[in-house]
This record gives sequence, C-alpha cells and structure tokens, in this order.
Amino acid sequence: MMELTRKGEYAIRGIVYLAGKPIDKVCLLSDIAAAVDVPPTFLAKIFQQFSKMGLVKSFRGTGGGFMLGRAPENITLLEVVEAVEGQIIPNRCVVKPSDCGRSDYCNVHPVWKRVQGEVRGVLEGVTLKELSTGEPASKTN
Amino acid sequence: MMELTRKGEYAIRGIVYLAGKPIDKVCLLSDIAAAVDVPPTFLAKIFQQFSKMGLVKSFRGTGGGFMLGRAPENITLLEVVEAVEGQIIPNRCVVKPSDCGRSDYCNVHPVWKRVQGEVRGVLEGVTLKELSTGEPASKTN
DNA sequence: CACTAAAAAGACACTTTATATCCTTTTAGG
DNA sequence: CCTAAAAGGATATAAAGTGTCTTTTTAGTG
Ligand code: SF4
Ligand code: SF4
Repeated sequence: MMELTRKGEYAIRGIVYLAGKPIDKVCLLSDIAAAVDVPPTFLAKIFQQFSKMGLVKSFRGTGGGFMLGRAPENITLLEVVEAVEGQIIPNRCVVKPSDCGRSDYCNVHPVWKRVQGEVRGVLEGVTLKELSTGEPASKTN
Repeated sequence: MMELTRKGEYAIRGIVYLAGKPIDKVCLLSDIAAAVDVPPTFLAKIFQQFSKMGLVKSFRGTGGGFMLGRAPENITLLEVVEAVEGQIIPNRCVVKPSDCGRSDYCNVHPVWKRVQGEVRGVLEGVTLKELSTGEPASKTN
C-alpha cells in the first residue's frame, strides 16, 4: 500500500533533473524525458501541471522549453509530490471526517492524522537542491 | 496519494471490534459486519485472510464465528494493515532497488526508505488494545 | 444419520484509477 | 510564413479496487 504512482515518480525525476541545471537554463522536454527515462508524452502532462503551479516556468515556440520556477533550495519534495498526486491522505477520514460517522469516537482516526503528519514532515524536509546535489541541507550556514 | 483502501479500512474496523470483546467470545461474521457497517461478503474475505495469518481464529458450523487470535495488546495496527494491504511501500524501489537502475546514486531513494520507516513506526506503536479501549498503552506498568 | 448453521473457496461483474498515446491548437522566433 | 515547441483535449488499454454470488467444507444437534 501507499505506493507512489508512476506519474509521481516521473514527476520527481523530471524536476530533480531541472534542479541540477543552472537555474536559468531552458531545457527541452524531449531532452529531459530522455535523460530521466520517462515517456515524453507523459512527462509533458506532468510538466503542464508543474507549470500551472509555478514549480516550473515554460516557454513555447522555438528555443522554448522548461526551467525551474524557483530556486531549488526553496522547493520541497512535498510540494512536488502533492502537485501531481494531490494531498497525502492515509485515510479519507483525515480530510473528510464527516464522511465516516464514527470519526467522533474513533481511536484509529488520530493515528492516520499522525501518519499524515510524519510523511509530510519527511517530504517537507527535503529540497530539490539536496536531491540534485546529494548534499544534505546545510541549515547552519 | 497513499490512501488506505476500503478493504484496509474495513479490516481494521472488524478486528478492532473483536478486540473490544472478551478474548474468547466467538462472534458471528454477520454481527460484526452489521456492527461496523461493512458489507458482510466483503468482510468475509478479509477475515479469511486474517484467519490464515492467525490474527483471528475461526470456527465453522453451528455456533461458529470468529475470535481474536492473540491478546489485543499483542497485535499492532501495522500487522493488521500489512495483513490485508501488503507491505507498506512508498515507492517500488524501496522493495526492489534493482528495478530502477538509478537506485545506486539516486538521492530520492533514501527518502522513501525513511518514509516507510516512519509510517511503520507509527502503526507499530499502536495496538488493538489501545484502539478498542481508547486508552494509550501504559508501558510503564 | 439427516439437517442446519456457519465459514472457506472460487468465480464473476462492475467501477475507478493508472498509464500512456495521439491529434489539434496556441505561442513564439527567425 | 514557416518551423519549433509547449498546451490542451480526447481517447485507449491495463490494472486495481470493490463487491456479489454460488458451491463446498466443516461442525454441531436432534
Ligand atoms: S472508522 Fe475511524 S479510521 Fe475509519 S474512516 Fe472512520 S474515523 Fe477514519
Ligand atoms: S529514481 Fe530513485 S526514487 Fe525513483 S525509483 Fe529509482 S531509486 Fe527510487
């Protein structure tokens, strides 16, 4: 259970690739797709989502392509994942307790809340910068 | 993403119900299903799985039914969830790194490992006892 | 023993989500 | 105007999720 979809996996690969390039370098979708081994048409859809959310900037026409929307140290893995997969929801009652009817007294409910928090915490603690360079965030600098 | 399936949700409801009964009380599937509001035929399949893994004991024929396989304080939520949903796998490379080819140098890979660990940790820290009584485990007693 | 209660097993049907491709349209440069 | 490239939309296929139905096995009971 809890498996990331291909879409999510591809999304990460694609944007981490961008994060490894100079911030203002415009990359062709076809190049990115080839580099990270993802079906180009599929990656196109993903990057369209990214583009709408400002995670990447896109340019059309000759000389067009994609570049990162913000500095890679300011984009967390959580943002990337949620951009394409939606919110992280271990159980539906986490987002809509009213759906269940048992949520008032249910002892399992808070556990899912906790799971959600933990997962979000981990993903939020990782930036594209770290993912592209392999270096842990140097928070004390 | 990461949503528990209905099956998983139903499984938990069903077994937590059992955990709230005296350990040697035999409950009818139909009663359990009605009590926790789950389609009886579906719950049957789930309890068959539980039975094979020893999480519940089953008795056939007249006077038959189900009871918990072990003391509720010795069954963790992790066990229950993994019994019906399989392992908790945030990304497939967590369980089969060889599938990816990039796993050797991939910086995202360890993040999924960490996510897996956190989720398992949370679920492992919760027992059926706590879930049925609402009381946190009193480890210091 | 025959009858009945109850779970086990297996097959099946339907829905939803995931995965991917294709075609057309828009935008921008040369 | 022609070409490069992304955006948008429709569609196709496969896989997973959700649930039902029927038949079989097991066990108690008069
Ligand atoms: S029973 Fe509890 S855990 Fe399950 S959906 Fe309802 S509130 Fe959530
Ligand atoms: S690229 Fe990294 S995170 Fe993605 S599947 Fe491969 S090893 Fe795992």
